[in-house]
Amino acid sequence: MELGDINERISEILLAIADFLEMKGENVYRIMAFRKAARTISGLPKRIECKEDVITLPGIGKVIGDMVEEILKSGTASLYEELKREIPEGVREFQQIQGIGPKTAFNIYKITGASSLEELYELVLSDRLREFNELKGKTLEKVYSGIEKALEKKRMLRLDQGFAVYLAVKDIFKSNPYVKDVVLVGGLRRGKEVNNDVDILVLTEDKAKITPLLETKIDSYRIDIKITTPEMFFYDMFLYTGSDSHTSRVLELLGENRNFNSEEEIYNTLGLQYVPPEIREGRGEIELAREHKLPDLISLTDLKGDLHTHSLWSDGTANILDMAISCIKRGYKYMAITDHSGSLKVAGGLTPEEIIEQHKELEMIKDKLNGFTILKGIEVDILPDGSLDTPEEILKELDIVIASIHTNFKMEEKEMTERIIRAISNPYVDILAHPTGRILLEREPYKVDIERILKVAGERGVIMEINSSPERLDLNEALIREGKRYGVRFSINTDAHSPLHLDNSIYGVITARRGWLEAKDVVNTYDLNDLIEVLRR
DNA sequence: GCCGTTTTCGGCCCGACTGTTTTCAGTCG
Repeated sequence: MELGDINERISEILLAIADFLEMKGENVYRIMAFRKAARTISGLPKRIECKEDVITLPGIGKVIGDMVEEILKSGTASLYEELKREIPEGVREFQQIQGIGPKTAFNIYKITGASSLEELYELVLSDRLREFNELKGKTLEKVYSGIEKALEKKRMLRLDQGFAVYLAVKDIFKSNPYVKDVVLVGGLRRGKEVNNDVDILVLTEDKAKITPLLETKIDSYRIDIKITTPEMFFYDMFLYTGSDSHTSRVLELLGENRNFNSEEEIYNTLGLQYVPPEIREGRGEIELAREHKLPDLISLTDLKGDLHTHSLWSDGTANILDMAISCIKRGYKYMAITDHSGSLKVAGGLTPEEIIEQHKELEMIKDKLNGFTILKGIEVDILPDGSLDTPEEILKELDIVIASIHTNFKMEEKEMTERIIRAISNPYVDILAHPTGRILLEREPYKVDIERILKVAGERGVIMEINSSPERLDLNEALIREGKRYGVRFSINTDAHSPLHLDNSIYGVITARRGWLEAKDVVNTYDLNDLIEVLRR
């Protein structure tokens, strides 16, 4: 079984077409058009049912509109099928190897005939890859040094992928009458940012009857199904959820009893406060639970707004009003629209003139919002010397300024640290976004003395972002805890580029919980007036 | 492939870095 609804299926086909066309050296703007359409479709808040649902969207015209219709009818697109006959799907995965792009990926296929990462890995393991004379030098080195990481990336699950797999498995199991319950356990239940498998606990009174289900496959991810009985259910839930160091400490205290009516009861029996899954890591939580002094962890419903969002003005896929409507539907009271600034040309960054134009649009839609507030913001780029790429006379007109790094990642630590400190010392900067720049399973954080940044942020009252994109989760849990010690305040933002991305806030909340944060530590749990108070320090 | 306040063609999205580079192609962000 494969994951994903029809929107994702359409989006995936368009992305594949773009990749194939790129390998073949097609017109770059045609390729970009497919990618843009794919992004727009994957970010739509509602399921596509007909061509008319997409044809009015920006960046989708007749050709892609017809293609969507074809996919809705037949499940695939003829152009996609045609390209797949020429280039096997698996060749796209070669690009997961660091430094291998579309041209080299296609070339490797043409030279070796390998049509998947696994086949290519076979050639590496047996060292036969060196026998192809056309492959040499750095390209060969990159394949040898990068392929294992690429394979690992394919197996590992980010939070979004893990939850999607869990829900798919749950659906399958729940349709069996002998299955009484299906719950998530393991690292994923604790909210770990990446996991090598999905641990699922299945409750049944008749194990034999569900044996065929144990063969369930979702893509090529590892699924670990554990079976339990009604008597052992809560004990097993507890047993399979916590980290070893957490669980073993509780077990020492617990004795022989295995029959509980809830996880809470397990902790309470021992005189401990209930420990939420996200902090069952053996980092001092048991001691605090004994004193009943665990933090009152933030929850999703505490959020009152999103302070980092994009629109069509830069590289978002929806207009401001649609983003706002999605926020209102979530029950938010406010959002900040923070499109990219001018120097970030790839993302269509806004010039000062465009920023002023954007504010006119905000004025115009104000009346349609029923008291919902859109803060005038920007995600301003931090230049290599730590200055900001937008003039201060513009910044001072804004309600909120987010600063972040998108270029020149490869600086030395000292330089990078100075760069960021200069940026957050600018009196107009409210928030530092995705403070370490990492992309999970893709890109390491840039070299930076993050402790120093956190310290300065704590002193100066600069808010640190917890970027909720499941690909970033930046800051991570460890740095959140560190920041809290320095008195830092946080903001859980989605960095949404589409309405659907607003749902990613759950991953930020989970990460904040793992960092022991309470609602008061997070500024976008505040009422609007209190938030503005914090911003205008 | 998409788009349109120079509207059915011609422009769109750019700069830094690297290496089978020496005037360019490929990759990355």
